[in-house]
Amino acid sequence: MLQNKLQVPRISDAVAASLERRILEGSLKPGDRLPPERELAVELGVSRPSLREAIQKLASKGMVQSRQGGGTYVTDRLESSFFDPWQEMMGAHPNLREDMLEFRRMLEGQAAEWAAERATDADMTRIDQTFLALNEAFVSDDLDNRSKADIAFHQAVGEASHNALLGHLTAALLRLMHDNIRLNLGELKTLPAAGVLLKNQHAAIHAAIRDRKPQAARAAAETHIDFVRETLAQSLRSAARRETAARRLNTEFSPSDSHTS
Amino acid sequence: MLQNKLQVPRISDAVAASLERRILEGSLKPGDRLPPERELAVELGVSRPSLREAIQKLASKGMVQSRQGGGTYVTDRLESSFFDPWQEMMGAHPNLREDMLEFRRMLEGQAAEWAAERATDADMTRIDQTFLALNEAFVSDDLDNRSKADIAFHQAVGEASHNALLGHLTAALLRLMHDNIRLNLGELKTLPAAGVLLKNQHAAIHAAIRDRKPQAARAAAETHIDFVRETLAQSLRSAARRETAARRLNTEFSPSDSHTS
DNA sequence: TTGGTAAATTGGTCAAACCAATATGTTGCG
DNA sequence: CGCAACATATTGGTTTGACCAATTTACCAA
Repeated sequence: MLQNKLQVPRISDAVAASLERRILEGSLKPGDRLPPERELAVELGVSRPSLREAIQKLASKGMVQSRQGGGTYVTDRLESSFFDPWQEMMGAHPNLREDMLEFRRMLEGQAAEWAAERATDADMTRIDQTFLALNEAFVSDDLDNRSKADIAFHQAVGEASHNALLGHLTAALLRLMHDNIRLNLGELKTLPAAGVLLKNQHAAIHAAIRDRKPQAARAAAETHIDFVRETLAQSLRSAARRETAARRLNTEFSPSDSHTS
Repeated sequence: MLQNKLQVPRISDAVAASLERRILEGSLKPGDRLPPERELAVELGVSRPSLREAIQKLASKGMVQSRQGGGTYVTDRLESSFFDPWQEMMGAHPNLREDMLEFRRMLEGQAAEWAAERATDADMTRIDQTFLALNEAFVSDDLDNRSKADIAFHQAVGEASHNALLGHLTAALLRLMHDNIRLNLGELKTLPAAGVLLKNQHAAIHAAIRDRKPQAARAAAETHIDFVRETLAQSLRSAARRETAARRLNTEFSPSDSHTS
């Protein structure tokens, strides 16, 4: 009924592909400036709006960046996050973060509950191992390792729930969130005392699963997420405060905005 | 020297973000058709070229798809990216179906609970509409319409939960399952009496949400899934029986087909 | 040399028009 | 009455031309 017919090729797509090819071939290197739109349009034999649509496509992929009056520059596409669709969503719509944490609360609570009910000996061993590794990683300051260990632990729990979707989704969401946090917030160093609390929470989850106490496991997992959620919110608030403070400092040179709070 | 300066906001970016938000919020659902560019441009108060640039951005992200003369339609890269791989899995490993139903039990239970708590008047209206449509569709024998109405109802509930992930996932899973069922099982005609039961279950969910009874809504949703799960299992068992019987008949003609390479 | 201002450059936006593919309604034939 | 063929309207695709705003560049004066 709908998009069954084959698509008519769009000029903007062809142009975008052409430019993309030039970038990938290396004839347009990162940092290079594209010819002015008017010139480039003539050179490519298309109208300026068509060229602009193509440029917007590339810009949305993060391959180029335009500045009014300045020009259009090729960016280093390795720096931009060209990952999951959700990844960009999270960046663009921070309110999704709250949705995701709420969702994770349900997900990990259920995973812990089922894991406590269903984990085999092999699952248990794996959970033990990842739990120990997590504790080790927490004493170091290597945030990358901490992330990996964290993901591994939760994934082990998720897989011990013996539900394929639950396992994959917990892992995927956790990975997504870690990437996103590291990306948007830089680090979580703002919470120095949180480490020991997190450790205790993980220990509670681990213990409840090992002792085959489903409800306790669910409660522990939910408490864990609640804590992460609250901590993250605080951290984001303080980051926002720092940013406004910095902005205030910058504008201090032009003394018109008095009445600071 | 280059992109340090802060960017001037582009209209096309704002428009793209606006449309993207509508899609994520669910007011523009996958398969929906956008208003014509000329209308939409007026509605948003921008020129058509600007709107087009925004649409191209979304198109390059795979969120919309345009056909000359046909219109612009919302795709859903989020759902497909999460579950395209799952589609094949389901075919290859039927035991995943059980996992999925178990997962859906949790998902839809939570969705119903939150919907009962959080649904706005608009959500309620939509749930009412889809519920009525579902009842109408059930009297007919058009299985495709029944599927669509079923999906629409559950999706309305999922979106009324006001959690983007939950909304998209319920819809995606339901769609996945319906495709899969229709694919693997042909039809569900094996359950003639199930119709009225399903109808009652949907009515229970609908009533609980309308009456703002979260726990009742969750229970009703879980009961619904339990019934579907049980019915489906029965239906599969009988199908398997038919198949073995048929196989037995077939092999009767050529006895001893064993070990040939 | 330094500083600022004017001009040129360049991306951003808009308007109007036309083309081409699609969708829709209508007519006429069987 | 049903259906196919055609005519019309709708809708995305493209172009032209113009103007605005931010940036860069050139130039001139102190």
